[in-house]
This record gives sequence, structure tokens and C-alpha cells, in this order.
Amino acid sequence: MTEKTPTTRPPLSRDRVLAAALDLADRHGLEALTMRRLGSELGVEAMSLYKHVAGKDEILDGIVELVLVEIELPPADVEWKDAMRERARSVRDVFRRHAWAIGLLESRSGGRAAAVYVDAIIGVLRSAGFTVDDAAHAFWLLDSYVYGHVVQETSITGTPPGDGTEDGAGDLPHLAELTRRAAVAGFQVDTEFEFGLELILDGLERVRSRD
Amino acid sequence: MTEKTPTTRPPLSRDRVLAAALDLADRHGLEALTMRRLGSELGVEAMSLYKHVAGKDEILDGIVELVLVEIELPPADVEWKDAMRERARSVRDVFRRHAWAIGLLESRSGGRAAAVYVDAIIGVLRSAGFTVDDAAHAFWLLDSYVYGHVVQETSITGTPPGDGTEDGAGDLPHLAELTRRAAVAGFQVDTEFEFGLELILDGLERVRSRD
DNA sequence: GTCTGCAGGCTTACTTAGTAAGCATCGCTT
DNA sequence: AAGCGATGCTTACTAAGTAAGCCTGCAGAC
Repeated sequence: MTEKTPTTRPPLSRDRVLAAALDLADRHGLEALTMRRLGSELGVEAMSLYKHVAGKDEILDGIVELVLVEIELPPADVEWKDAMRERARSVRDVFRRHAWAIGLLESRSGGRAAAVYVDAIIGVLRSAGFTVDDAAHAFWLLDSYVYGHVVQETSITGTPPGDGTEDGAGDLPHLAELTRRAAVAGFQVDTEFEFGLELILDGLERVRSRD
Repeated sequence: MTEKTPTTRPPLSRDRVLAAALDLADRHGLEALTMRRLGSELGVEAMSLYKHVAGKDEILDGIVELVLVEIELPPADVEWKDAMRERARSVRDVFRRHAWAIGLLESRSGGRAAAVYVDAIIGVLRSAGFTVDDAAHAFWLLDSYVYGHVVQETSITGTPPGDGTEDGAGDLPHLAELTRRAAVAGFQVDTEFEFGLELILDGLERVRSRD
């Protein structure tokens, strides 16, 4: 129909499709990631993508995994507390870069990347003297915290002004006080994050010394 | 076209629509909640719903709020630690009953119900002697933990067997150990939850006694 | 009693999304 | 040269949200 493009287009591949999908989600959000748009991003029709991926679900799984491998695994020889602190920060950074990935993770396993991640973390904890059970506890606790924190951050910063949280604060005195305080102090999510992180790490240290 | 139904149907209303939507999501999952299906559930065509709600988004906001009001607020006169423990459990229970709501919460403010909830919790903490800042810290920390924990629980229990976490465990020794251990001990999420909860509450107690 | 307005539900139809099925073409192998 | 497989294209179907406008029966007003 149209002229054949003189520039030979690099052939598609599963990797190129996934990379483009990741990029698209980062730039325009997850809802912009449609097969048609992803296709046009690659200079191709939507249906062509199906030669390289089974369907949209596989793309979603794929980009979640791409995100997960961005998490920095701690080197095996650092002190456990430093290692956990660093990985917690790394997880937070990664999900702030790819906020859309949080919602996806809920329904997807994360593939092998997730398994590698778990293995590395548990490894550090075991070497530090945690029992199997306590290592599992520590992992769950830390991960729950980090995950929950990131979700709350993004859902707060992503909330447009004028949402339900502020109107009617007249009869919610503590909330009003909190809001006022936050406005004055310049609310710092980073501070919140570090506070909880240190509290948890200290608590885990107590558990470890018991083991 | 069809015969007029002899039984007079109770008229629709915003509340009836939201209640039916909540019920539908509980019974068949969030993806089953479509305007057409919700309509037929109420014996009505999809477009009729638009006389009572502005659109699907309003329905989603509405059922999120319905879920949030199920969270039990602690009575003002209990000891803060008991109050926090109870509300954490209540939050967890509510979201286990309505697992689909978790994903929704990420993108929605929660309306006034969320504000009431925050106000009540901060109130308890302030009365217990927490400074404004520490009350905010405590709130963020606890909520992040509970939220993250629930998400992880549901995503694990919702994962079909044979996912990426188990194959290839050969070169992931710590993960293998953990899996084995979990199989033997009978993995208890409840135990995990309580462990982290108590650790955090103890940490917060230390913070409070400093105030 | 008749008329009228309108609230509440219905019909149709448009848009966007995912994707099944099959066609076309280009380049390499034999 | 002939054939063939891989890669991309075309068409078309289904499901979902929702805009626009129609229909009808009931509540007062006269």
C-alpha cells in the first residue's frame, strides 16, 4: 500500500518488544501500554507483536521481571544490617522509577527474578546468624514494610489536590493538626521511610542476638 | 418488547448500585464487575446505571469506601498498643474479605472514610503521648507494614502452583531451604503477620517512652 | 378526567482494547 | 530456479465503557 520504507527496520524480537513496552509504560503510564500503541512505537502493526509474545499478559510479566532485575542485590560479604538497608532503599528507588509496576506485581509472580532476589536476601540473613524461621520472618517483615511504604508514597504523591482527605477536616481535629504540621515542616517521605526502616532493623537485631 | 414484569421491581438507587457492585466483586472478582453484568445483576440494562452514578470510576470509588468503613476503629479509651494491634488485625481481616480492594486503593483516595480512619488512629497515638511527628511516623510505619503484608499474602495465596518461584530452585539453595522448611512446618501467614506486628509495636513503645 | 412534565429505564451506536485467522512478502536454502 | 519458513499485514470479531436520545407511566395542575 504505502511505499516500502527504504530504511531497513531492525527486526523485532521478544527483547525489543519488552524493552519498548517498559519504556512506554515509564513514559506514559501503564494505561498507555496497548498493543496498538506499542506496535506503532516499534513501527509495526499491533498483530505483529504476537509473533514474539503470546499476548499482553506475557508482556506484562516480562516488564515486571525487567523491573525486578533492576533491584540491586547486596554483595554477600557486607554486614547484614547494611545489606538490608541498601536493598530496601534499592527496592524503593526502583519502584519510584517505575511506579506502575507496583500494581502489576500484585497479580504476577515475578518469575525467576523474584526467586533470585529472595534467595540472595535469605542467604545474607542466614550467614548473619538468623535461624531459617527468623530469616523468613525478617524477610517478610522488611518486604512488607518497603512494599507498603512505596505504595502509600506513590498513591499520596499521585493524588491530585482537592481529594477527600482535606475537605471536612473541621470535625477531624487530629488530621487537621497533622496536615498543618506537615505543611510547616515540609513533609518528607524520605524521613518517614528511614524512620521505619531503622526501627525495623533495630528490632531484627534484637531477634538475631537471641538466635 | 417483552411483557412487563408483574412483580414491581424496587427502584434503583445509588446505594443499591454500590451494594450490588460490592457483592459482585466479592463473589466473582473485580474483573467481573462490568457495567453490563452489574446491570443484569440488578435486573436492568447497563445504561440505566448511569442515572445513579456518573460512571464506572464513581462505582469503584464507592465500593472502596464501603470497604474502608468496615475497618473497626478502636474505642478511644484503650491502651494505644492494644488499639493499634486491633486495628492492624481489623485492616488485615477486611482486606482478606475483599482482596480485590487492595489494588483499587492504590489509585483512589478512599474519600472521607479514609480521612476518618486516619484521624481516629492519630488521635489514639497523640493521647498516648506520642508527639505529632512520632504519631505520624508510627502511623506510616504500621500502615505500610499492614498494607504490604496483606498484598504479599494475597499475591502468594493467589499464585497458582508451578509458578516461577519453584523451578530452577536448584541453584538457589537458600530459597530451597526455605521452601522445604515451610512445607514441613506448615507455613502460617498468621504467624508471620503477628511477628512483624509485635516487633513494630515494641519498637514504637521505645519511641513513645522517649517522648 | 385530561394534560403535561419528568424521572427512570431502554435502545442504538460509537470508541478503544485484545486477539483469532489467514494472507503477503522477502530472503535464504537446496 | 523453486520452494519454504519467518515475519509482518489485513480484516474482523468480541467485550467493555459510555454518549445521545427515545419511551412510558406516574404525579400533580387545571
